[in-house]
Order: sequence, then structure tokens, then C-alpha cells
Amino acid sequence: MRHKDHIDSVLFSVDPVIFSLVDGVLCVLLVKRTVEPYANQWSIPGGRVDKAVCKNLLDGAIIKLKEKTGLTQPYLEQVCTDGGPDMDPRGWSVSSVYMALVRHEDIVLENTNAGALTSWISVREALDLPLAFWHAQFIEAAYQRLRDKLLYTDLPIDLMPTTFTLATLRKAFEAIILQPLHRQSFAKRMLDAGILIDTGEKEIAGSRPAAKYRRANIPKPYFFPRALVL
Amino acid sequence: MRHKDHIDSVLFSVDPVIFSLVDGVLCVLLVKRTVEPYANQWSIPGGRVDKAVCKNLLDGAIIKLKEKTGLTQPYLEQVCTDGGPDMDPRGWSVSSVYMALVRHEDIVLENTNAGALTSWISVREALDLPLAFWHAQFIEAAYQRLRDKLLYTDLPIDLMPTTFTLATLRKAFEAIILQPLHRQSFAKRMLDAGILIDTGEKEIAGSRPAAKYRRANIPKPYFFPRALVL
DNA sequence: TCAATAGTGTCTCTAAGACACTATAAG
DNA sequence: CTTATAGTGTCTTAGAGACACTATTGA
Repeated sequence: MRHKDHIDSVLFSVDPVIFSLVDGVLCVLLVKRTVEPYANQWSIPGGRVDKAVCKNLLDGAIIKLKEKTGLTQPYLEQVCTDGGPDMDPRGWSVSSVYMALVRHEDIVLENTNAGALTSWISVREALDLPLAFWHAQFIEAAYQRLRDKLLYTDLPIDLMPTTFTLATLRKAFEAIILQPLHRQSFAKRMLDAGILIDTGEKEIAGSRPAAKYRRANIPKPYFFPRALVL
Repeated sequence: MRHKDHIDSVLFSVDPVIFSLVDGVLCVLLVKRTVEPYANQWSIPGGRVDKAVCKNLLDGAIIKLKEKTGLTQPYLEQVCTDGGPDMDPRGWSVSSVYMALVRHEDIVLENTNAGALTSWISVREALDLPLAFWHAQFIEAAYQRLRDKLLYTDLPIDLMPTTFTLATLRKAFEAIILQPLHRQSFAKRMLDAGILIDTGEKEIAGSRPAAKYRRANIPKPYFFPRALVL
């Protein structure tokens, strides 16, 4: 019996757009599909939720992320939900899109589901690829959300190791908005906000050593009183 | 055949939380359910989308709103999506929550679906009622979204008639955040932003006549450069 | 020494917040 | 006149943006 025989039900999936910085470039984790529909095309590593296990959608997204990356505590936020008769040839479908911020160094891609080719692909390239389902618009929506929140939150800290310098943090911001930020103003904004704690460690990189910070133990994300003006 | 026999499909609905100001109080439109489950309990006027008609979820929300209120161009924004095995006794369900801002004067409640009792209920009261499904948390989420965006956008203008005074606009803001705003600062914020156009009309209310404004023809919503600090 | 990057001090600017004051109506 | 509400002018403040300057390392 096909799904469309059910007047009230739809095919449902959860699609986490997983962002990370790879060599200073903002990337998303994509999987090459092995089965129809869209076999051999890149897609967001999402899919059906295990209805026996999930009590709500956040559960589903957390479990999905654990399956695909092994991570248990990443930053995770719902971005949007969309669907319709044309999203999946198998029938009327709905998908909830989440955005996750992770460190790719914490992930061993071999842990992922059997044999599927999983790869970090820059957002720029990803949006040029032919992607499965409505995944291109989902990645665009998640990227847009990330860029927007960048202007008034400290979200990119979730792409950093536990300790980091102001320079690397700034480069993370710049990798997302794709434009340079004023070095001193950026540092003042971060330090004045009181969200960073100086660990006392220094990072030596061929010139004056830079202080290494960790994020203060405050709720995520931190909201700055004013947005950056670009 | 029951829905749960379908391993991949879920029951899906769209639930628009419809806000309006009634006598200066922020209210939501609720419907008393006539059928099980949750018969005789108040609920958001949502439900299943017509899969034959909707090409995507926004379509579904627009159609739903048209059915229930007759309105075709209200402010409409997706708030969140949630679901699980316990949301609806009929099976694993997912619901997408939208927020709509309307003028209750533009709606004739008799237009609504046959015989169902439809009523404007203040947000405060609504959240105290026993509501169907997860509608209490959905209304809370939509209200939270509205309060948040109030601080840095001009969203409440969508609750106003086409022309309005600064005093009535300020009262709309105050009805949402439930605290007074500084009269002169509020006026300066609005006028400096250049989003209001003086129509030349005056509203006489027993003292000095107040100028009546309409919203400039700019994209909705307008984002103020800084948030209100409460 | 110099080059490179880190960090500090200070100025400007914008817009929010607060307050004093004037303006225009009804009674 | 008084009272009530509308509207204007000005000061303060916080924080972003920009720039000059000093500090600390390696080569």
C-alpha cells in the first residue's frame, strides 16, 4: 500500500545541515546517496526518524546527528520545515531542517552508515552541486540563518576548539560572512562582552604570542546588544 | 489500515497561531473542537493540509488561514515544527506552527467552518486553558517569537489599521510585552527610522489631535539598527 | 635590526533612553 | 483658567567602527 492512499499522512524526515570549518573554509557534511531516488547525488545526511525511539523532533535530530557523526552535544537549532508533493517522488513529503555546528576534527567519517561516501564540501561548492530533494534550498536556508545570527550572536564559537585565539575566532566569522572584519574592533566587541575567559595559555605562531581563550559558562548563544553593521 | 502501519509516514498538520488586538489586549483565535480527540477543548484553528492543492507548506498555511479567517494577505511566519508519538492519540504526528498577525475587525467569524465555536481569547487566558494536542506549547512559542521580534522590528504595525497614531501603535507594542514604553523615545525611534508616512489626517480624542500615519512601502518587517532594552 | 602579529587607548558616530519644555485641543 | 495628550529639543549613555600607537615574538 502506497503512502498516498493515506489521506492524512506524509513522508517525514529530519535533515541536519552540519557545518564545520575545514582549513578555514565553511563546509557542510554531505552524503552521496546509494539508492533511488536521487541515487549517486549528494544529499544532507538526514532521513526518516526512528518513530520507536524519538519522543519529539529534537530527539530525532539529535539521534540523526549521533548516527552520522558520533557527536552528542553539538549546537543544534531548528531552521525551517517545508515539503509538498514534488519534494520526493515517493509521495507527499515534509522535512524539518536543522543546523548543527561541529568541529570536523571530532568526527571520524568511517563511523557513518555502511559504505556511503561522506564528505565535507564547501558551502559554495555544495550550492553549485545538483543536490537530492530540496536539499539545496535547505542548505541555503541554514546558511542564511547562520549568517544572520553571526551578526548578533557568538555562534561561531561552536566551530572552535575549547581554547582558541581571537585571531582564529575572527577568521571563523570571516569564513561565514566572506568578508574581513576590523581586527581591533572585533577583539573589543568580544572582550567587552565578557563571554571569553583568558586561559593564561599562549599560542605561538611566529610572531607575538596570542592569548588563548575559552568560552565563559553562559547560555548559548550569547546575544550582543547590537548587531554588526556590514 | 492504521497510520502506524506505515513505517515512514506521519500525520501532519499546519497550525497557525493567529494574533490580534481586541480592545487593546493581545488575543489568539481559538476553536472549540467538536470531534475526538480532545472534543470540547480549545485548539489552534489548524489541521491537515489539503495535499491535492498545496505545493509547499507556506501554501498550506495561507490556505488554512483563508479558510478560517477569509484573509489573504496577513503577516505570516513559520515559528517551529514539533511532533512525536504522544502529540495525537491517532498516531505519530508532526505539526508546523505559523504565526499570523491580523486585525480582528477584518474577520467575520461566522465565515468559519460549520458551527464550530471560534473565539478571540487573550494570550494570558489561552495559556491557562487546557488546550488540545501540544497547542499550549505552540502558542507559547509563537508568543515568544512575537515578543522577541518586537524588540528589533516593526511587526506590531500588522495589527494596526492602515492609518494609525503613534499612541495606538505604542499601545500595541505595550500589549505584547506587557510593560510601558517611554512615550517620546518610542515616537523618536519610529519617526527617525523613516518607516512611517504622515497622512496629514488627525485623530481627535479629546485633547490635542494626533497625526495619523501609514506604513511606508518597504519590505516587511523593518529591522531597527538596535534592539529595545527592557 | 626588521617584519609580523597581538594588544591598548582614544576618538567619532549612531541611536536608545530620559527629561524638560512647548503646542493644541476640550472643558 | 486647568487638564490631557501631542510633539520638539537636548543631554546622557553604550557600544560599534576606525585609527594610532605600543608590545612581543622570530628571523
